[in-house]
Amino acid sequence: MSKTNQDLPVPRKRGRPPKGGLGYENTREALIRCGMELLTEQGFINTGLDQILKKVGVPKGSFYHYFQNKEAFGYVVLENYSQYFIHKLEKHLSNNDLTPLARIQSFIDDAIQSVEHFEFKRGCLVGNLAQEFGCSHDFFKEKLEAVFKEWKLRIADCLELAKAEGSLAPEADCEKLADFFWIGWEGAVMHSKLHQNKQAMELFAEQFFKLLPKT
Amino acid sequence: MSKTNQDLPVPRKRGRPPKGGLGYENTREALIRCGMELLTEQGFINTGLDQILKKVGVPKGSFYHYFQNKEAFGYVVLENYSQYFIHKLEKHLSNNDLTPLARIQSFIDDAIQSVEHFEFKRGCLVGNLAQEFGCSHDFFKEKLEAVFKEWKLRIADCLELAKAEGSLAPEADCEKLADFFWIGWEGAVMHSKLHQNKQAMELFAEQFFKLLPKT
DNA sequence: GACTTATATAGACGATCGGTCTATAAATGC
DNA sequence: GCATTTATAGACCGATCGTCTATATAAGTC
Repeated sequence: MSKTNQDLPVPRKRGRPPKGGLGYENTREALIRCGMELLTEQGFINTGLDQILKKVGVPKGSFYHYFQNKEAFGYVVLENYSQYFIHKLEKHLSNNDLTPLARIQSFIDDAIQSVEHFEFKRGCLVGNLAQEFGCSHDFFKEKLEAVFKEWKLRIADCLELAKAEGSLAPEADCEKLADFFWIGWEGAVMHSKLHQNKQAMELFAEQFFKLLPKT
Repeated sequence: MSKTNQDLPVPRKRGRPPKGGLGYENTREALIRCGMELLTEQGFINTGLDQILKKVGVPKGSFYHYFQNKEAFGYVVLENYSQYFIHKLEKHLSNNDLTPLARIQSFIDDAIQSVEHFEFKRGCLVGNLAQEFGCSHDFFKEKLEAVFKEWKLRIADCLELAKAEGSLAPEADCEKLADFFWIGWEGAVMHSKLHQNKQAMELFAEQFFKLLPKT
């Protein structure tokens, strides 16, 4: 994700795009990227299609060429966000230059820096959607649960590594701790967004590491 | 808050209410109570006035007699929720039959039972509004921050008691721990609502107590 | 007890906005 | 050249918020 969207300069032509051109993916991905921005900032319901379309410079009719409806769009954005996030997570958690626990800290630092960079306007898309749809919406519910499961797995694995390596006590329940991590993390992101500072995220991270049973 | 709303039986009469009657508070409070229900379940934006009015059996014209607009209504609902919640909190945290730490556990048990009773459909109104308005809305932002501050204070005081009493180590930073508590708690409520079970809330509570530096 | 004022309900109405649908334009392919 | 594919263009419909006027009932006034 780049700093700001430089999507406007694209003067879309009306008909079928020329062969070599990547017209389709171009527009579609611009919509998804913009969706990630706005949904992360404002949530799903609160973000109108018009706002997205205006920002990307795409007329309404185009939108429904690329997506079935707003819901389907949201699902794709969520999927993309999830992919992006897992990629980020794995980048840190598989960094062999660091000890397993330091890798988690490295991810946290990155996340804090990112949130800071966006002036605490962006929260977590998964958290947003979870709160907006929560139970009520089975379609999203299952996907959201699956995403959290993926995230949890990654942290749990990393904690297992720490255990094997000896920096985490053998009696530690890595699954539980990983669950705990994401539960608290979501709360921390929400608080940071509300208070417009990184204090909550830092505080949670600090306490989380304090909680880990060391050898 | 009662289990279900028994608001419908009230057959509102049209004109000025009789002197002794509490017509005003009656309708107004029914609206607020219903607002607490629905905003806690669905969030602010997602809940239409019409839905509230239909459920309480009040026509639109009445609503704008009691409240300036939807936003002002939301603010009043938030204020009421906050009051209700602080009352609940204080009930537990000032229970002299229990040790300070047991009082916090007592509050947690109550909250879990409550969420369970509502079949995990209700989240935390403050969390909902924080995520919906977050930064973007100064009016709510300040109120939400104030509410969290109040909640934090109560827990911090209780932890101080525990420290004085000797069940909490003297080096414990009660403010930090109280902050941490609410950060994680919000995340736990969100997760419980998403997964439709109390696991997240229980897990967070368990780990929180494990984290406290004991003597 | 008639007239005015205060309190509240009743619901039609308009402006706005989100989401859907049909029409149009441009390039391709046979 | 004509059908097909791919994308844009924007009209349209319905829902929602908030306002407005009308109505009903009680209270106050003399």
